[in-house]
Amino acid sequence: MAAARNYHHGNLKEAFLKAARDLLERDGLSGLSLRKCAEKVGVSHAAPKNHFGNMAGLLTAMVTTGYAELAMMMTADANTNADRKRRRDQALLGYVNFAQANPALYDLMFSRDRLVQDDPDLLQQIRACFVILADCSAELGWHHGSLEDKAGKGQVAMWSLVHGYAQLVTAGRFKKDNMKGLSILDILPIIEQDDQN
Amino acid sequence: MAAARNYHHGNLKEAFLKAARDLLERDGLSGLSLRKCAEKVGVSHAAPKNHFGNMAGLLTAMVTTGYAELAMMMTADANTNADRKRRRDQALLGYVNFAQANPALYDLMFSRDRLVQDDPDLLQQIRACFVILADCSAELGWHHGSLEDKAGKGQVAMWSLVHGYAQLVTAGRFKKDNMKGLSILDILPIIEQDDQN
DNA sequence: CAGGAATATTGACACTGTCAATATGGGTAA
DNA sequence: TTACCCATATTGACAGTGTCAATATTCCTG
Repeated sequence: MAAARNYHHGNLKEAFLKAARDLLERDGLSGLSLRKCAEKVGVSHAAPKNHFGNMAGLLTAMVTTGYAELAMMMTADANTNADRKRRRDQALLGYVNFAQANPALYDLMFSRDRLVQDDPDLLQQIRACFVILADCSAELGWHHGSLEDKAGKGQVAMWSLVHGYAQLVTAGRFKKDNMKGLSILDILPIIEQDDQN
Repeated sequence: MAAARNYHHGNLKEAFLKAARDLLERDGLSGLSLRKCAEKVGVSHAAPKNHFGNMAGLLTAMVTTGYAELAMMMTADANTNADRKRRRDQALLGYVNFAQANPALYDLMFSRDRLVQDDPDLLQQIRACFVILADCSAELGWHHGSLEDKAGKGQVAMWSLVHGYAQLVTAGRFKKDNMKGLSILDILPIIEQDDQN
């Protein structure tokens, strides 16, 4: 029973997720196929059907784990005794680091194509990430508006800035000399107005 | 010669681009295929090869026209006698309007997959768009740093914010009550510090 | 009017996701 | 232990895909 590993692989689902992720980052989304994953894992071409249903199911599962990892990257040192501002900076750095370490997966995580958009697990992980980001924006100050209005603007600004920065960096859009060395923490003070209100 | 339109369609290249764009927005990138385009236009399945080479060529051509349209959306009222600040606001509104009107194409425009990234025409159109955006950021002020440093930060912040906002809006990520009514112009003042320097 | 160049078609090939039918083996109840 | 159910994996088939070589048609220029 130890050598005969033909049937009942054991943890085939996780093996598929790992193989798919390797192929995704190596060959891009267009170079990823169920059959290549199956061959890489060493099973037949229809094996993924039992675990993911179809290609959209596999991609959705990958993206869901991606959001979970993104949340972990943002909260890696949440338990340290650093002050709130420093923890917020570390969260944003973790966000960008995740995107740079997994550029193809990060792109897929914000695609409206090929994913099961209403998957409950996916929606939960997305919400968890955005709650963390909302906390990051909680200390920003602005000139006008009610508290709720300010919170909304802050969250929209924070998510837009960090997502846009992460995607443009991984896409290689910041290549000019006066840009390519700027980290998200260099940009963040621009939307932070600590001398107001 | 008027009725016999079998060979030498005349403007098959543009007909392909239009058909491909319709299919892209209707069925998503995964629902777009060369053969569907050919059928829609009414030619054989290998006809695209003469005009685009392969699928990447077609997608690159589509994206290139997308950047050209994006630039037009941003400079639609560049010749009006409105002041600079108002023209800048209109440019940013045009940017977001383009993304919302062409969400699938907009996503593709920022993909590192399936495109000919070093296509000269594509690079030129991208540069033209980012020059316009750099102009938009030219009036922003910041606390510290040299002029060049400030310009770099401003451009990175401006591109990140508007791109992130556009993509998150089209992806439907801003759905909470205190967010979904916020336009890019509501968010922009956050990175604009007109009381400094 | 001849012939080359541009453009379009046809047929083929390997590869893809998906599905139905079948095979295997683990776990459980008798 | 034994019999059986069910989760899991395989096989084979099918339509659809991009791509290419070979061929056909038409335009245009000399």
